[in-house]
Amino acid sequence: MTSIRVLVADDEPLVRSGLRAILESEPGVTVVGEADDGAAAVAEARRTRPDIVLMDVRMPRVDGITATRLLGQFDGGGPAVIVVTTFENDDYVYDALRAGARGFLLKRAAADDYINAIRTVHDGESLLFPAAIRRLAARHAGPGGHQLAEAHLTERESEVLRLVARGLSNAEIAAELVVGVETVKTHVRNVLAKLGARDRVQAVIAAYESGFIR
Amino acid sequence: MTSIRVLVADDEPLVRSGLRAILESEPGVTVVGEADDGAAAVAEARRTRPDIVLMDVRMPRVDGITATRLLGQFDGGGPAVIVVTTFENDDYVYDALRAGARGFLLKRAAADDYINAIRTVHDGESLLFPAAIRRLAARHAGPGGHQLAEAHLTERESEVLRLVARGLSNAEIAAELVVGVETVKTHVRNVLAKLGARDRVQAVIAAYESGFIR
DNA sequence: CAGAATCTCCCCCGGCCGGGGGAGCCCGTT
DNA sequence: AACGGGCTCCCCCGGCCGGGGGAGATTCTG
Repeated sequence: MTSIRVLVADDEPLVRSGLRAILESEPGVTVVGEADDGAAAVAEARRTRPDIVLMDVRMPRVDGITATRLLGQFDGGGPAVIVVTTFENDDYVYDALRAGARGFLLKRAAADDYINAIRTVHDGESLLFPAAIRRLAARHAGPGGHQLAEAHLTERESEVLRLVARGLSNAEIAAELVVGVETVKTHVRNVLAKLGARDRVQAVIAAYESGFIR
Repeated sequence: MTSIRVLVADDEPLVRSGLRAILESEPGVTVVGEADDGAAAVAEARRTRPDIVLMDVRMPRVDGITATRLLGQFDGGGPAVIVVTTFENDDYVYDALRAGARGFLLKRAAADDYINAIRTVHDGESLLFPAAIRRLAARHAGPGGHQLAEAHLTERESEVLRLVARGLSNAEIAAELVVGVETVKTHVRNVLAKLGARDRVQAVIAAYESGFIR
């Protein structure tokens, strides 16, 4: 099998080398190029034909959003773009979605998160957005937007999430469903993973913002 | 100062004596009577003229909701009713509100909660509903219902709650507000107390259901 | 001036939570 | 029969959370 070709676009050299280090250490992933602004990213993409572009939002001259839109005009659709953003740069989210981004990553994400995101997007699935990000996206998109259904929770997991979103503890959920606490913990763990949530609070937020609740 | 006169209405003698024990141990609170169903509660209230009635929802013959409504027809408005319910009896909540209940308590509440609830209601303020209860009430009442404002959070506490409802950890909130983690913990602790929430999950739920968020 | 309220920070500590494993069972599909 | 997905339960463990105290500084107000 061939390696997943990744292009890294960020204006800070330190970030670029950091990402390169993370990605190169992973078998099956190759960094085929770097770019320090949006224009360079487009040029590099045209040259190196990556599968995926890790795109920083804030870059001098041509920003990441614009670059993402430009990449979408490639013949064949161009590479899949994963937008990398900080928690602060909230407003860009919806714009990035409209520009055709396939996923989001928080800059402070762990190395594994980057790897998983790249693999997920490369497999053709839509990336599970971090809960905090999805919240913002849903706000802008308005009702009828993204459903939590994308996360394809199982029936049991949905049931558990519903109870979590009612403020029940794991022990209480276990009593409610008449199963062991360990079982509940397993379900919760899976739900968190599927939603890209760090803890049950973020899961509840995602549930509300996506319309899963109500 | 005179003592707060309380009437206890519950069909289980064990619960009645338990409540009596809790309340009688508190100076300034006097249990002036007991009743084992709604009809008896109304009769006892007419006779003993309590300030407050602790009313169980489920009682034989005349239930607590009906009794609450009947008490509201007293001359002078009658006593303030605090409805005592379990987490399971969800559907009664809105009915109880409409019947004129002044507050809610979960049966599993701590002794202090009972005392505080009685004092709060007696002081004329509306009782802070437990988050889980308020959630249900808001659902039935629809938009434009109860505001979280009743909880009179301070400015800082509101700010903290907003960040909690964004899924941030205490450490992250501290960084965001440029204060110490211990400070954040204090604020969070106060918010939880004021909202009647057990943990930040329940606080977030209350924030959403009350319209504090969005 | 003396409270009251608010914001800030501190210590201690038990408990729930979340992550990482593993494993058996049932059932529908291949 | 073999496989995979879903549900169930188990162990270990570090870390954040929440509760209970206390305490100093500032500001506003009676």
